[in-house]
Amino acid sequence: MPDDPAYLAQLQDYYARHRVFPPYSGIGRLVGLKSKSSVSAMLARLRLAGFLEATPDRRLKPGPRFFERVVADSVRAGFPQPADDSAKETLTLDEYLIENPSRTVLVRVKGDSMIDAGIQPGDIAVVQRSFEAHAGDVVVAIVDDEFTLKLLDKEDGQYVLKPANPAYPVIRPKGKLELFGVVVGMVRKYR
Amino acid sequence: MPDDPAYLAQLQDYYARHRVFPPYSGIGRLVGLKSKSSVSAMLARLRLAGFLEATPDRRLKPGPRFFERVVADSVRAGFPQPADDSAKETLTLDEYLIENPSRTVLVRVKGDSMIDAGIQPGDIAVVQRSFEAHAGDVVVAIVDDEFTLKLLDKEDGQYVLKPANPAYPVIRPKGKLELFGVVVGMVRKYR
DNA sequence: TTGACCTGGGAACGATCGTTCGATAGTTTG
DNA sequence: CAAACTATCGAACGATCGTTCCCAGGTCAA
Repeated sequence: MPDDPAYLAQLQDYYARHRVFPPYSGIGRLVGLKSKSSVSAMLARLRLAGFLEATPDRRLKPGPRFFERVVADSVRAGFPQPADDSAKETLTLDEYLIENPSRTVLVRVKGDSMIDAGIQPGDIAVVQRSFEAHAGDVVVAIVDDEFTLKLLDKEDGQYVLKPANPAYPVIRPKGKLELFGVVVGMVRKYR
Repeated sequence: MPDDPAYLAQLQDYYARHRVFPPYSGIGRLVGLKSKSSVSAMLARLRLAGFLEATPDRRLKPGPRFFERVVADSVRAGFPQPADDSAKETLTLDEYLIENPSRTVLVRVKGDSMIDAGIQPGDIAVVQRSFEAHAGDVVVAIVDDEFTLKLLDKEDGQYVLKPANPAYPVIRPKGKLELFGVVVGMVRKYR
């Protein structure tokens, strides 16, 4: 019985380390198959399942499902996906956060003016440009020639920029409010 | 005069599309070099510059500088890389956050016990299993058959789980502390 | 102008690749 | 129990790979 999930996991790890696939012989060594024909069969299976694809040059490349991750719910103590194929929610982080790649920019957060909104210095904000902003959105505005991350709100029909930190003042733009984009996601890396 | 930056940009584009490199002949077609020897020379230069490396199998792989990406800094008002859109989409968030795919699980956060650490309900924690935890890490522990997200700390040589919210009590495990994994990243989506 | 130097093209070569074809062992089906 | 199927192995094969060497054309300094 072939253990394709384990093979796939090995491949994913190797790819994460090197950003490239090894040759068939290397894959064999990696996953514990001694024959290239076994590797070939295994890869064909993964290809059918959508984990792998081929480039125009007929080279191996990661398929759409290659980067999927399992989302575990915090309520169940059942450990992650032993054989639980049924209610398995998967997603790739890219697709989850970035809907419009060409208009999406990452901005590293400076300062703690949004700390009460769970946005800390060093975090990376996923910013979508030319996106209609509404009151309640976190936005990247341009104030005094600098990017600034604030909560967009409305006071007396006038847009204002509110920090999420009592130590900072509310910004009431004099002229036109210049928006760079809307924050659609947030990413933080520990360690 | 060789136009290495342009060559590199082409390579990065191709890689962003396929997550894999073409063979030398394909690279030649891609960047406009008609001879594999020229390609070889060009790649050697890029290798020296740190954009490319070799795998243990002596295959081409992206080097540390290959994914260099202008993360817009909040200090400058100069808009991010207007002309050079090509090298922009190379770094994916998956690659940024997930180092070890087979041991990484996503866990959706429930409750506000970590709110002061900037972790809100609905956020998705990137959890790496079987990863040595130290005091100061945010960890996913198993308490009463449920996942729980807490800050790992040490009191009198004993590990304890501290919430980041004064409304919750510190958890001092009676027996052995059961850890599910260490939180290495955090993702949030707005709207 | 000459000659060293650099860059890209072309051809040849051995190494390595991925495919293919049986054979084998273990499991499932009838 | 026999037959069919599956997953693997091992060997052989042509295709393709990346390297290497040499040459053509251009540039720059002497």
